[in-house]
Amino acid sequence: MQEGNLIDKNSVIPIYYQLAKLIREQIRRGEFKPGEALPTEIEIANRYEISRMTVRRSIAELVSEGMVYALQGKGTFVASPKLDNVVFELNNFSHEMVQRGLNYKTTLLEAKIIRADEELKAKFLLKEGIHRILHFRTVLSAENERLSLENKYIIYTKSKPLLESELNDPTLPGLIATHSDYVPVSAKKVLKAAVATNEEASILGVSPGAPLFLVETTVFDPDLKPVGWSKSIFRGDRYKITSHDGWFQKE
Amino acid sequence: MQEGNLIDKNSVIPIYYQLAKLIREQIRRGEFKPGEALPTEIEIANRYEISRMTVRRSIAELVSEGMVYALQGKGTFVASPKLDNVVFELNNFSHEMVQRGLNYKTTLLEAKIIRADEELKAKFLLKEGIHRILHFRTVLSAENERLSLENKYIIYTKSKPLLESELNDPTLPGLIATHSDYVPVSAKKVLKAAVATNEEASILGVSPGAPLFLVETTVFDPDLKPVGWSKSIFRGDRYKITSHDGWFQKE
DNA sequence: GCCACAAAATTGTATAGACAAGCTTACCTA
DNA sequence: TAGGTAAGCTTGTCTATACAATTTTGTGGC
Repeated sequence: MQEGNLIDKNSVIPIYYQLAKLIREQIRRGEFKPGEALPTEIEIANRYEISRMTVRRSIAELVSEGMVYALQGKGTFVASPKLDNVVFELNNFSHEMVQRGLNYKTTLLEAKIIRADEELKAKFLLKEGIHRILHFRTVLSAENERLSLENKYIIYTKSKPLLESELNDPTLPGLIATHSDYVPVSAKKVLKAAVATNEEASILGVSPGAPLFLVETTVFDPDLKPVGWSKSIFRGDRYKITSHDGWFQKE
Repeated sequence: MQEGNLIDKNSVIPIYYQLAKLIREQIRRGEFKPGEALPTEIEIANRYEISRMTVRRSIAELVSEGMVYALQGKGTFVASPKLDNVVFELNNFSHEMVQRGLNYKTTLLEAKIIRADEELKAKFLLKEGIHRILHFRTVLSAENERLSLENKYIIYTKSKPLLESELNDPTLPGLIATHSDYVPVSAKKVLKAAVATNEEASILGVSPGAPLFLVETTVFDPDLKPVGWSKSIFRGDRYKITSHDGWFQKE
């Protein structure tokens, strides 16, 4: 009945944290839509019987996440999750998607067992002979826009059926843990600049020759044996990499 | 010698902002060194005769900037400058060239003073009016092969002649220190994928549409005012970025 | 000396209140 | 009617206080 129940004032979890999470979920569920104003700080404080300063702390979290913005004298508003002009951090894709309240999904294009060719044998340091490789091909998209194309390869040593979750969102370490006898513990990534081939362009919905990031990931087991490999491309107009050097004076 | 004078409680500038700036400068000057503890919140509050909550707000700013970190029950400590990461490697490629015993050189294409256009005014947060910008355009090459093209822009406030060393190998912080009244202390880099324009292709000796890395660097003074900016391109067939990481060790 | 426990120190969370700053609305006056 | 002003919302800043959570320090007993 009372929404106040959603905040547990006696929990070890701080109230401001609970409230931030609550509002985040409400925005994600569409209870507050982009451009709309949140209830005023005083309203929220009264509703949950907490102090205005605590409400402000929660909202400050959401502001720093870019989920809402506050205008003095007017109110606090839900930020627009439009994809236009948004460029994602390459490493925190899903994290950022959640923060921005965007819908994203992975689409499975292909999942099949193939025989290792010479290139794959070289990648996995396999001896001559027949080796089975599990190949996944997925597309990552957000708000109905395709953003990246991923090809994952792992050494297939366990004949287990594919899991439902793997069809939705396969991860390289997850696939290795499930379908091979190896244990993934570390990874090496190589990032290159590339341009879209005709096939890649048509899959991602960009022009042939458009800029791309190409990321090759190799996953190793504890003995540094390569047990998984992926080659993914990311739309250059949707991804960027940022870094911040120290504030200090070098000497 | 009252340090309290450094905070103007009647200024329109918020106290927490003044204090954050003050501590930032003290850290930069080395009055508080990495690993050392700041004075306790209560000490700072007493020293400047402000409330502890206001001190906490200032420190929260510095924490979010990654400059300090707080440990409950222990204190607040100056963080060590983080030497991230991939872009750093890319930028120090010339250094790597030396290590590999390769001949490399920078060639100055242009060095001139221009009037800030709208884009540069926006980058440097300049008000309307006339602002002089010093523009350097250089090419980095190794073994007679051109590898990257750099455009550097700084706010030109000192009319000093160019130094010999600057013509050979200008660096953004160096140019700022010599030709402006600002002190460069930190930098933010953004890396994108791009393709070569006709002009860029002819300068670098690649085909138009060839893959490139594009690196935009913004250099800040202690107040986080942008005082230098560069836009550089690197041949995609000559550069790559590698990293090791453990994304599956996270819980 | 060493351990156990208490006390102190320090950051973390939460509250209530006061006033400032910016925006909107309504009302009053010319 | 038009314009200006005042009132009143809403967010922004700041204070003073209280207590919790965590670490360090000190003390007493053995």
